[in-house]
Parts: sequence; C-alpha cells; structure tokens
Amino acid sequence: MDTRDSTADTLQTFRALADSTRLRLLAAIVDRPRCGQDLAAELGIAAPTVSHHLKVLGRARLLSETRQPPYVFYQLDLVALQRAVKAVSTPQRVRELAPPASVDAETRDVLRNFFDGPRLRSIPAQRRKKEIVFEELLRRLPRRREYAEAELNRFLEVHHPDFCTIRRELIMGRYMQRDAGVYRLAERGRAVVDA
Amino acid sequence: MDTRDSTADTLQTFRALADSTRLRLLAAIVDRPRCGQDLAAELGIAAPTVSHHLKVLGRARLLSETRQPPYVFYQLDLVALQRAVKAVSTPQRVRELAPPASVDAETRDVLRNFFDGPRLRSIPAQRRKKEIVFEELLRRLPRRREYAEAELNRFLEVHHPDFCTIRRELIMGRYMQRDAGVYRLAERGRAVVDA
DNA sequence: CACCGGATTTGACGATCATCGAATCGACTG
DNA sequence: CAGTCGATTCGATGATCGTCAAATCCGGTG
Repeated sequence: MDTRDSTADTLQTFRALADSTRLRLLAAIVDRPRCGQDLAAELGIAAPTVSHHLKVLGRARLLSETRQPPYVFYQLDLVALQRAVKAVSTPQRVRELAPPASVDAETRDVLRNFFDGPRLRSIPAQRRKKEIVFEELLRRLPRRREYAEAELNRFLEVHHPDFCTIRRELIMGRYMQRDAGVYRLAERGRAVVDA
Repeated sequence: MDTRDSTADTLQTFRALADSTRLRLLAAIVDRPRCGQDLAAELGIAAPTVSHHLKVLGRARLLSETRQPPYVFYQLDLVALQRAVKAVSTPQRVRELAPPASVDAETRDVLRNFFDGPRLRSIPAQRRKKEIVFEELLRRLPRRREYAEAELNRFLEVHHPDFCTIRRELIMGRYMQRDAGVYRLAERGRAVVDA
C-alpha cells in the first residue's frame, strides 16, 4: 500500500540520505552485501560508527540484512530507495508533505475561519473545531524535547493574547503533558516507523 | 552539463530536503509562488528563519524566485527536484556516489558477469577471470588472522554451493595457505584502501 | 564452562544547525 | 531626502548529530 504516512516517512528517508558517510555506505553495499567490519575497514571509520549509520539507514528501510553468525551482511534495498524518492515526484506528492496543504474541506474551512495569518481569531468552542485548531497550533510549534512555561507562552502569544487559556487547554486535551513545570508534546499517533 | 560533482551535489540536495520546516516550505510553494512574509505567517515561524531555509533550498537549486519589489516570490522548481533526486534511482548512480578506489573496465565487466549480488554464478575457467573473481572473493572475506575449515566453508557457501572446489582452488592459486588444518590469507599486495 | 570475535550500546565530545531578536540592507513612495 | 516595509545578515543560544573509545551483548566454539 502506498498510503503510508508520507510526511514522517519521507523526512526520515531524506535525513538518512543527508550524510556523506551514509551515502558512501550505500554505495558500498549497492550490489554486493558486506559485513560491518569490512565496511568499517573500507571507509576508514570505526565499527560503532558503521553500526550507528546502518541503524539510521535501517530505520529508513533502505537496507536488508542477512544474518550469518557471527556476521551480518547488509545490502541496499534499492526498491525501497526508489519508492521513497517518488515522494517528491509530483506536485501532489509534494503537497502531501505538509499537512496544512492536504486537509479535507472541513479542516480547510475551519482553519480559514479561525486563523488570520499567524493569529488565532478566537478559541473554538465546538469540540471538533477545537481539535482541528489545536492540531494546527501544534504543527506550528517548533519541535523541542521539552518546553519551559515561559518559552511555551512566548510561542502561544504569537497566536493569541490569551495564551494561558490555550496552554491550559493543551494540557486538558492531552496534546501536551506537564511534568515538574516542564512541558512535553504528547506521544500521539506519530505512526511510528518501526514495524 | 551533467558532469558536475554528483557526490557533493546529491548530498547538498538531500541535506536541503532533510528538514521538516523546509519540506513544509516546499509544499507551500509547490504550485503558487509566495512571498517571505506569507510563508513566515503560514508556517508560524520568524522571517529570518524563512530566509535562512530559502537560502538553503536555493543553494540546492530547488526553487526559482521572481522579484516584485518590495516582494520576492518563491516557487518550487519541481523539475530540478526530480532531476536531483534521480541521482539515486539506479545502482549505477548510487555507485557513483563513492568511487571505489578505481577498477578498470575489464575487472568491472568480469565481476558483473560472474556475480549476481552475493552469489557467484559459476567458477571462471580462464586464468585471468579466475584471478579477478578470486580476488573479489577474498575482498569480501571478513578479515581474520586465521580461519577454521568449517568457518571458511560457511563463508564460501554463501557465494557458491560448491565451496569445496573454491576452497581447494584458493590454496592451489596460493591465495591462501593451509597449515595444520588452519587457513591463512597469503601475504600478497592487497591493493589496500586505507590511506 | 570460559573464550573468542563480530555487532551493538553507552557515554562523551565537538561540529553543525535551526531558530529568533536585533540590526541592516534596499527599493520604492511621499 | 526621510520614511516605510519586506528581505536579509549577524550574533547568540539551544538542540541535534556524527564520531569514537570503552563496555556490553551475543552466537558459536573448544
């Protein structure tokens, strides 16, 4: 099926491809499988470094491995690579990369009604609309592992003067968690990639 | 011309694509041009941040801009994106990412003819080809000071069912030495990769 | 069982990078 | 010429990431 979470998946793929050492690894395993020690020797890097990069490539589903104790042979999954790269092959696919551009009619209307550029005209009362608006807010929130309250306020203030209410609702709606004065994004369905 | 340094170019492209904010930017400008301020507002980020990312995308040649003072409108160059991304669509292109030392045409042909991924299609009869293939086999052999016969068999079996013949030929061709049931690599010039 | 060797994890360090506020640039307008 | 507004540059800050040494894990072997 090609209806995977294209946003997170695509980003992960490009990130995996955005390092020169990993590109060299791919080039090394493109036709013949290699074990870790050999790769380390050929690229002139340490074994842990190889292991690290192979894990990154593996998470992006760019390689297959066959275990033959005590060796593990890695090989490039070129089909997966091609599939991943198709994610940016058409305007439609590119548009899907950013959630705001691929929303259904309802979401689009709600967002247009409640947002005026960066600013939120008002906080929706209806549950459904509130959900849409808050998810959009989180989408605009810069990604951090954790946020100090002042920091979070500063972000929210950009969108609405009553940032305190929004902050409270984010917690109540379980979009974020508060722990010892520190805020974190909730672990919602990030369609995590490992199968 | 397409004889540009494909390695550095490819890396730059993937790096440009390896950031969620930049993917969102691309999605925003995929069909209609936008000016910087609008982009900043829609994505909920600061103008300098937009400028920074646009510069990165520009260096990767992924967008075109039309100046209309005081605005600058940016638009995604989808053709350039597709072209850039094709750099990893075939085994050949991937291989080009990291030139493996340097193999002459003959060696490359022989290897392509006799190897099918990890497996050896057949054992060459001609002396010259046998030499090339065996050297490749040894290159794939994990480095050890010495190998037990069972161990060596297990490795060779991955490449060809008739591992006994290959093992025997390795000895006869003086690629390896057998001593008290233990196998060792011969001390030949390994065209070593380490610099 | 202890041992061996390849693969992986852990922890630390340095480099790179995304982000934003403040300052600056640049082109048009009154 | 001064004023305006969008775009850009600069500098600082915090986070991420690549790298490697040391420690650990884990099959298979003697």
